[in-house]
Amino acid sequence: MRSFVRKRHLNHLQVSVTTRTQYGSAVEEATDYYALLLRRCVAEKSTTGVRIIHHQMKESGFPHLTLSVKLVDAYLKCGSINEARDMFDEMPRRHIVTWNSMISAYVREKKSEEAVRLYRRMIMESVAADEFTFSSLFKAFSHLGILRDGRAAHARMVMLGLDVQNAFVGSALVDMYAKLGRLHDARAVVSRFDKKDVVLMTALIVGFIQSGQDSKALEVLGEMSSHGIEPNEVTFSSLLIACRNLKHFSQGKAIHGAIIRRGLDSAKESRNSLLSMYSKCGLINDSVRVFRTTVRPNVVMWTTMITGFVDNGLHESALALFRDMLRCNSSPNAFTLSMVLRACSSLALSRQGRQIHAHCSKAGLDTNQYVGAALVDMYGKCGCVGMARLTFNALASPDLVSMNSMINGYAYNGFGREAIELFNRMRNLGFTPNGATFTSALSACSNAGLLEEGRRIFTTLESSESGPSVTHYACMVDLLGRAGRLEEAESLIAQAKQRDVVLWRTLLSACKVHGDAEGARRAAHGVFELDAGDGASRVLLSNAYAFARRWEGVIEAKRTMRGLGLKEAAMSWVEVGGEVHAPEGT
DNA sequence: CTAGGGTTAG
Repeated sequence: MRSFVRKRHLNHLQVSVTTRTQYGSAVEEATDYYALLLRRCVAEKSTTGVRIIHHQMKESGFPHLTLSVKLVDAYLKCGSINEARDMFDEMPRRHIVTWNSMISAYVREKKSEEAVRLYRRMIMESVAADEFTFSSLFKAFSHLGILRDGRAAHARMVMLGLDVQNAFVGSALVDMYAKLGRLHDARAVVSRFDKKDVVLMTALIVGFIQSGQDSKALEVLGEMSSHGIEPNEVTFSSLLIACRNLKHFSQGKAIHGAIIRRGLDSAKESRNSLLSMYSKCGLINDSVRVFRTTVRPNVVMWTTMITGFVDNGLHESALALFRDMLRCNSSPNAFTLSMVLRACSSLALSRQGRQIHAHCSKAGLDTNQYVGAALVDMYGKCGCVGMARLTFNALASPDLVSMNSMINGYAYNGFGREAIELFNRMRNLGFTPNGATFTSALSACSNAGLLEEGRRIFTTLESSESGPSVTHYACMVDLLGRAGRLEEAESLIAQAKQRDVVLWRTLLSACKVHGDAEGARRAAHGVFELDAGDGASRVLLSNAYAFARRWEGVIEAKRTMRGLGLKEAAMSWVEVGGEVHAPEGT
């Protein structure tokens, strides 16, 4: 075994170190030996090896500071952050590098609070932080979303007289300010920088994208060329994301060209951005072309392509590609599975959905928050409420989206009471319903005829932060309409701030159901006023007049149609009280 | 011996 070989080496080494130190010489040489072995442990990711060296160093009474630094680093590189920390805490004296190693490791491991805690301890123990410390620290504040402390750290760094032109510090600062939404400060850092480089500028681009200012991100490209800074594959990849968000495919194609010209098109990440850009712009064939020319697609690339098919309504292709992916022995991740499940939802394919559920369980991802929600949604849309419930109950800590999926699953399948029950329980658990939640809850009331419950929910919605959207008004009009509260529904439409034909159409069908001819005529007018150019809305109007048996109105409507050259519409048959009549003048 | 920007999802 490898570890046996290593142990023998170490025993041999121990002898040599103790004898040599006995003579009071060659300490440095011993350090070099240890360092050599540590490098080997790191290469093999052997925490055990590091532990043995750590132990022997202590046994041999050989507490060398440089070696301690290397040991902590070796623990970290083997992924044993806790053991590194134990050693860190035991050390009587600590080199600044060790502080920095620990802090950066915590940031890497997304344990930024601990990184900040160590920074505070540095201040308390009067240890002078350096540029390395701050470049990690800014990232920590950006993760934690604490602007105040990030700013304070920035000030402190300047106060300590550290190099503000350090490239690493600069990009970390830009990144921090940008990710905390302070694009103005990020800009200021960039403009104060004497030797701007590609990373600094890319950080700014990414910052703009993440705060939703995609066109500003694209403008940075011009700024770069005026400073003579060459974009690289990371820059291009980010710019493509901006193009995708803006659905600016001509710009995206131009960037694709630039990537090819510079020979940067083999980078997986820029290919993924490229693929995603084309898909989101509806250019699925271009996506497929990029995908097909990729030698060994990684999971992300498979997933992006599958997502592209789903986004473009090609659900069967998405499922077929998923099968290809499995055939190529590529393991789907949570992103892949939630996307494939969405394809099943759209196609209402419960058999395939169940098979994919098995994949999720096999990968241990069936309780992942994205996958879990997608599973609940899939079962709901496939009409398997029982399975939806089982999957939902299996989630350790259901989040808002999975609850929405469950509520929607109930509503969709006519379990109004259960939907409302979950809606109420969710609020008691302290969740704030979002727009989707209200839509599901209101449609549940509508399907189950729960008028009063729906009214209560709508009142809650009105006092919520975002307020009711058109969809919510439509649900409510539907609910009131089905309950025969036609006048109330009509006044609700008047009350809605947004004008939308959907509202009038919903009212119109309710009026027809309840035989309210005058109401139907007014609703048809509502549609007509918002959609006057549309021949179909004129037909609707003439039908509504016919329904109300106001023939002069029908004739008037038909005449206007003819006048507008809408021959087909004018000649269309008229629906009167469910019966169809020949058009005027035939 | 420690530090910077990027890919897919509800």
